[in-house]
Amino acid sequence: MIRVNRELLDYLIRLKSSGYHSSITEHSAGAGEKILHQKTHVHSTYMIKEGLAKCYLTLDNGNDFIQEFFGAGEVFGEIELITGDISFCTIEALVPTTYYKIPKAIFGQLVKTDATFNDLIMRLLATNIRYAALRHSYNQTHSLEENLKRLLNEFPELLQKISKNDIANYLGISIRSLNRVLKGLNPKSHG
Amino acid sequence: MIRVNRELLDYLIRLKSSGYHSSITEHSAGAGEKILHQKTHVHSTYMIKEGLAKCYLTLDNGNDFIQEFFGAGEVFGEIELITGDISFCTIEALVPTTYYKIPKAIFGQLVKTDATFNDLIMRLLATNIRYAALRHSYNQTHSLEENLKRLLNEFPELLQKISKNDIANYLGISIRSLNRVLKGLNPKSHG
DNA sequence: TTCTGAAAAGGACATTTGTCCCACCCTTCA
DNA sequence: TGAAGGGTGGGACAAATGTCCTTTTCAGAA
Repeated sequence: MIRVNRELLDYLIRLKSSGYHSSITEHSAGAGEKILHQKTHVHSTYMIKEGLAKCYLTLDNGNDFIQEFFGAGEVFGEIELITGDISFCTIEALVPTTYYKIPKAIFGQLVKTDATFNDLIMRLLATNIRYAALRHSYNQTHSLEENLKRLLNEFPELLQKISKNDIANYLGISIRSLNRVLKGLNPKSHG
Repeated sequence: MIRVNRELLDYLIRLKSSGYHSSITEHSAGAGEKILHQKTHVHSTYMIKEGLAKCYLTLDNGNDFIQEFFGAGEVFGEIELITGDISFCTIEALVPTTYYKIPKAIFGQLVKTDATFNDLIMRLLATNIRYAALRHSYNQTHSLEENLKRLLNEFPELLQKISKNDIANYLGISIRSLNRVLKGLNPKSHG
């Protein structure tokens, strides 16, 4: 759900302060601002320093499907630099967010010459595959009510931090269904 | 759906014939035989040489969800070797299948010392993330009929090669729904 | 204050999907 | 031969989910 990766963030900060001061740059985005656009060429890998962003795909039928919410240390753009394809998702800040930007050349150089960085990226990719597989499997084989319970259990602050619309798009359901199930979970709450 | 990776298969075959003859071993599995069991420790990475296998997760509620069907060149077990976790899915041959087995130590050594191998594995992981993200997004945001049409369009030989049960578990639906939609797509076929 | 738009909440109805059940056709095996 | 089991196909009904629409709330702009 809201994922973080302190280890990688710490490593990047160390890199930046030791030889990559000018090549790894820091930026910021306001709430609602898109950091990376779907179906565009990608020239850098990014890492969230502070804040919250959603990573989502817009499908051919106009629906959005949210892959993940990114917190501190989460990386995006790395897939595209590795495969050479255009971006397959959009990254949009949900709150004022700061992030690091690693140009393609620097990223490629680090992957090739820095064994620790190479290993961290490889673990990142492997971890993401496992996480996504488990999430999607669970979502496909359980009822909406079970999925929502699991989510609220894992992130009790969910409803405070993320809009109903985004939660619905994360679960791949309509807002109406989400409201229905939420009411079912907590039928007596009047406010 | 049924994925293949000729490039990686060719590279592995070249490795085996040039110094890794005894460390990269060849094995076979009969139809229905499990090559890798979910929730067990993994000591090797595997690659399909010839045949067809399903990669699926068994959830806490007993449902199976099929992640992918693996054809020649597809790799599994690499995620577990990289993250150190136990396996999160089961690999089961659907037809008589042959595969290569790369022990953990050899895999780790190749990743560290063989830049080409490292790059191939990194591309493999990145490609798989992208592929899975697109697939799951499409499935979540489209109707069953659209999902099935897309699948049949991409793999016309689907119904001949894979059982209804497996197709249903791949789409995350019941067999009943699958039959209903299949009939809707082709109402006049009597056989 | 008043207006406006976005987010939230939910009623009513249609559609989709699941569950349960039964039947048919195979192949295998006793 | 006949019983058993797996895969397949589909009827009937229940449950889940989507669509459409209306209302409410609330924050910000005028």
